[in-house]
Amino acid sequence: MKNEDIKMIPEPALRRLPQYWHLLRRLRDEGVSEVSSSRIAQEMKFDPTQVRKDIQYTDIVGKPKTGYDINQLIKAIESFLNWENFDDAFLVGAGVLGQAILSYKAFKNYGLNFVAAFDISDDKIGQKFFDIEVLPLDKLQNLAKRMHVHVGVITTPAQAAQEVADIMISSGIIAIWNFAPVSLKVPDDIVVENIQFSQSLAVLSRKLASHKLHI
Amino acid sequence: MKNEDIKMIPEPALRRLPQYWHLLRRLRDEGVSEVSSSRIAQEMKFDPTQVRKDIQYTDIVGKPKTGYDINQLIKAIESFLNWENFDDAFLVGAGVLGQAILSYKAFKNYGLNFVAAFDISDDKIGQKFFDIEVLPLDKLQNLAKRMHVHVGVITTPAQAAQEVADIMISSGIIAIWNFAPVSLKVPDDIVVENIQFSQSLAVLSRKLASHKLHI
DNA sequence: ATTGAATCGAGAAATTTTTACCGATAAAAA
DNA sequence: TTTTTATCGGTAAAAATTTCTCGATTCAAT
Repeated sequence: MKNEDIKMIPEPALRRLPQYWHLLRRLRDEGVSEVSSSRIAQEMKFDPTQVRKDIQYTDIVGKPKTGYDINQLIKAIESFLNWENFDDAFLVGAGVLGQAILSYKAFKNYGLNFVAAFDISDDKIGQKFFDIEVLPLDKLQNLAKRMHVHVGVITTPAQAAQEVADIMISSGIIAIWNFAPVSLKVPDDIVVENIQFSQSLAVLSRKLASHKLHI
Repeated sequence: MKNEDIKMIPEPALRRLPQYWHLLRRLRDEGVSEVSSSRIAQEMKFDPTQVRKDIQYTDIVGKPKTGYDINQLIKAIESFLNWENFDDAFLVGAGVLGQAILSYKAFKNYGLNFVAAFDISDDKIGQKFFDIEVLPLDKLQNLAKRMHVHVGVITTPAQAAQEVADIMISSGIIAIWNFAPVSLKVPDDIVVENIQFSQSLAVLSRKLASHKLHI
């Protein structure tokens, strides 16, 4: 049961699309109305052909000599990433990181709509962070089912993450965005995306170590 | 002036190493003392050969039948990632995200040591978050030079990021970890690593959209 | 001591991703 | 109107990354 219906895209290309999107929004704010792959490539230090290829996944067509209509392109990326359709989401782990996520208004742009947060600590329960109320974790299951929430974000410490994932899955959540540094064990039909600071930091560390040798 | 001295590693492999590291630490805590590539692969749903290849970059050797000594392997990864040598770092942007970063004790494991935070807002300046004092941004330049800080973390809003980067660079900072959704313009000899939530979220969105078609 | 099972590590093959090339085309300039 | 310039998009080549194959090695069981 592979994905035959949805256009496949290499993950590296997929990760570049949001970067284009941010750039395009900025350019649009600056009054730009058409943009070429070369322009984008130059701004981001990418290869122009690569930019064109990435853009082609969104099914938009450009014009020779001028490039792409910037509004069209922004919309095409949003549509490709499914950022037009909102997903309600629960967040578990209302610590500082969880609060940072809840505070980040831009998720609205990305089609993610937080409807509640959960925690096990009495310090947190009952508080409101950025208009989102923190509820006791044991309320998650009922609420997820009642509200048909299918997306969960885990911002707990590592030790708690697997248990939280299990609860989420048993509550009907099918997509998990995991900030905890663990590789969650989930059934095949559950979607997980990990975002771990240590991965990115490893890249920085190595670049820096390599750089230091060449001063 | 390419990197001939330092062993090159594909970035995807580099990003997997911290994941192994987290798993290994957990296994060690559970009493495991030797671990095979197949075991690691199984836990993380990777390919065993891939795990072996990744591990080979750290120059550690395993034994047939049993695999790798877990302590040796953990140390080898830390050493490869240069997580043994501490880098002092400044953080700019003491908002909720910045605070979340400052609160994250695990960075000590990753060789990152925050020594000060900076902001332009009077609300923030003078406060202390998790033992790190928030100073006015215009103090950054002098302090960076005086303290020989070479790593900067940007957790400001997007609009401020480029300006902050410029200040950092003029202050002698050579490595920037950028959480703002902009592609910074920096000289060739400055190291930048971007970590953007929207990239990871794009992957989740697409997986989810694709998943929904196959229920 | 011999056999069997599991794994490493080296090299080769397959796959994926990036980059190069080039004809066609739209806009601007002559 | 004709020429020049810049860019798209399709195809092909190159490079990077993952996966496969297999002999050699270690440990455990017989």
